[in-house]
Amino acid sequence: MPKITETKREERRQQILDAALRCFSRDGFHATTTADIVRESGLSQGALYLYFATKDDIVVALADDRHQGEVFLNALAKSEQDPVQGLLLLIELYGRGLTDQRRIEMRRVGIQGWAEALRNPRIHDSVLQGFSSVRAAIAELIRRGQATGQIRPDVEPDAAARTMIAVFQGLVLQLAWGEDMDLAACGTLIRGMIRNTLFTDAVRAAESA
Amino acid sequence: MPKITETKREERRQQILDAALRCFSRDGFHATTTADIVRESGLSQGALYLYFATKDDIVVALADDRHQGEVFLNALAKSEQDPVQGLLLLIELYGRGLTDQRRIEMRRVGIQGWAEALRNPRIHDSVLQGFSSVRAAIAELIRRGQATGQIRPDVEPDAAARTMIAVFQGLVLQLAWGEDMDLAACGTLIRGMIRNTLFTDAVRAAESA
Amino acid sequence: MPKITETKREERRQQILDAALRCFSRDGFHATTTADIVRESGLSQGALYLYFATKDDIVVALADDRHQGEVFLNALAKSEQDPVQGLLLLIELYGRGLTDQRRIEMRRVGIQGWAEALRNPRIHDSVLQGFSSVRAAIAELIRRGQATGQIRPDVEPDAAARTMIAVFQGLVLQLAWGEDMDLAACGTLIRGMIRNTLFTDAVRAAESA
Amino acid sequence: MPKITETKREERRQQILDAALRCFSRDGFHATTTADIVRESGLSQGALYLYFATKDDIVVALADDRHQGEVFLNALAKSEQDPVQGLLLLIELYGRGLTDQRRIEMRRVGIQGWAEALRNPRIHDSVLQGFSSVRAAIAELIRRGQATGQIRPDVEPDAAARTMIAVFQGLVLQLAWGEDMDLAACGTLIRGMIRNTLFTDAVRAAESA
DNA sequence: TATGAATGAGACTTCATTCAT
DNA sequence: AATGAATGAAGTCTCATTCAT
Repeated sequence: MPKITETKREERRQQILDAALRCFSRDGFHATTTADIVRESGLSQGALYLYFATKDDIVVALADDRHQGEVFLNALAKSEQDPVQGLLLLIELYGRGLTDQRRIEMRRVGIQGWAEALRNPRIHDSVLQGFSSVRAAIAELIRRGQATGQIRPDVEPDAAARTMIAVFQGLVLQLAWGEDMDLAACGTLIRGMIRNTLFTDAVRAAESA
Repeated sequence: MPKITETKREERRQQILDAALRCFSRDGFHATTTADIVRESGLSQGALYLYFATKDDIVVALADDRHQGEVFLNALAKSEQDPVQGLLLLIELYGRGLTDQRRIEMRRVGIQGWAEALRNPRIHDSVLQGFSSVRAAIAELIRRGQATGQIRPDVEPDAAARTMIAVFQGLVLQLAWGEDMDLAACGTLIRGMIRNTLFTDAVRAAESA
Repeated sequence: MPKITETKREERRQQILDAALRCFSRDGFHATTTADIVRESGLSQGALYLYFATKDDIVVALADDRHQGEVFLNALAKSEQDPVQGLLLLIELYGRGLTDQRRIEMRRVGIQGWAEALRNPRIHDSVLQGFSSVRAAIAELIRRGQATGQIRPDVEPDAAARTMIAVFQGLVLQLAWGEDMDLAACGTLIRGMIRNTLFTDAVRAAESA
Repeated sequence: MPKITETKREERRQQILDAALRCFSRDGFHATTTADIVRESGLSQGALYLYFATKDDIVVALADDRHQGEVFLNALAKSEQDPVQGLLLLIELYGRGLTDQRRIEMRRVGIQGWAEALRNPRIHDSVLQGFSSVRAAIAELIRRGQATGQIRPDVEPDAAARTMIAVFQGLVLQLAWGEDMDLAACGTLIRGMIRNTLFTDAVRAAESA
């Protein structure tokens, strides 16, 4: 029976992860020292190791945490009765996420995770798991749309899902670089691309109406 | 007055960069030690510092090197008389580059450069310079296409350019992660998106013919 | 006024010492952490410090504990009327102790104490006190034997005592190393050496009879 | 081709081992820090790791070094034509070694090696190898002595060798503890024991003559 | 120019001990 | 008395960079 409650424990853990997120966002995984995280979190050097066995575990925990949001969005989209509306909802939500100022740090760390995934197997697994769940959710929506005749049958669901995600990945990257871009115009363009390329003429006609 | 010829010097420099590329691709910038590069290059520890003042300079030099190819592609696309053909050529060339097995290491290092650009100003400048030149080249083609009436006037050239690049960035990333994907299907989809969304009906009709 | 009885307190203390003995035997003093002892004893980290002020005190307490057995053996030997029989009894008892499987851990820790005594004054005092008491007991027996004419007068009691103890120290060491040795043969040899070198011809003749 | 000669390299290595010996003798293996060794050796922290991969390697190297002398003594004893003279020579040499003031530190470290051998397999192997070679050399001398009729046939060579070594181990220990002992008396006693117990009457008679 | 040994600051992690509950 | 979370000093080892040869 732990002396501190599970809630308190989770709170401390989050405190460390928050501090780490800020540090990693600013300096990157490797240039961030455990001392930095300690300083940022207000805990002691030793306390860090009561919650995470190694610095690497903190990185992995952050990568794993990122899935939570994605899982939620996927579930939301899948719950839509109409697959086409589900797709548009997903685009809408991810697009809105792009501009959320509170997630700047998460996105910056996410990008570092992409790079880290190339050489750190644990990060690779974590990042790929998140990616795959989104890809599968989108592909599933597309398949359902094809079944209902709303989405063109010649569209390859998996390739389309990957391509859609790719656009967002690229935009996340460009935004993180501090590029001053017209996100609204990009959004319009992307929605146009999806409509023009995935949806059948009947759906497009109905939408215009 | 250097005792070795400029040619010889450039040769050594390249030898170091080649070794660094292999190391960085395998282990990342930070996990690669100068000793690793020395071992991989066959030079001596001291020799490294005759050609690069710091390890960071090697990273920057590699980032700068990456532009060479992009500059060439952009020039090629711009030299096309017909902007629509120029755009399609660019897509074709970049798409082909995706599958070039000889550039696996460069792409892996490139992704690390994306992340590094978030915190290292010199890398940021280098990466952004390359990115901006491509973006400008594409936007310019789009503007020319709008002038000739081949590309829809409501398309925002810069946003479109960014979005097109974003797709490729995302695909590069997914490929580097080792994903087994149907690149041909992605290519078809992307070309379809471009045609459906950027080109005017007249151009699309002419193409179909 | 302590809330727990003195008996209970002593019980806990012994519980810690037992755990420490197992840990020290396995890993040595220095590689054993207080956390190891806590884990092995089933107590809590804080409880340890209710019974011992420092880790060092545990080591010292274990060293002190070792004397108990020796004190008993010495007393037993001294109580013998016949010094020669006392000597032989001592050899017999110590020799039997060598093969006692229940004391493997004590012997291993004892050897570590020998080394620790070289640098830790408290251990030095503890170990030396135990050693000296045995040495004095043996020397005393020898002196008594010389007084009765059973032991050769040219034997130096203290040197003989040290030498006898030395043999056992060496054998303890070799045994602890896991050496597979013929202890019976060693015993025969040692008894032979004692007889041949310490005892007068009269005693030897009497024994043979 | 190393820049520094093999001689110079060996010199530095020895410089570190000498410093380590002093530190280990004074503070023990575990209480000695690499910083201590660095300070004592006059080298830099990094230099240490050019010659030894880990602190543990230094400990092992010191343990291994100890064999050199033993190998020499064994060879010397074996080269004796007369096994009995060989045995007495060995006792003489080891006994003299006991009082060599220059080897105080080596003996102190050696004792720590005994303890360390109980838990560190590399040290165990190193220490046991040294021990075994001496034991084998003595047992071989005894066997040769039995073949020539100089040593009693009922003596178990291996047990006798172990017992002889045991005496020296115990005396080394007692000396290291700082005990003020009459080594000459011990020597006389030991020689007496060997003569009285191992040698046949013929040999003893010849010696007395 | 070229070598590679040397440097030393600093990183991660452990652990004896304390203290609020 | 008892708990176990918290502390922070200290230890081992790495590595970018320098410098004598």
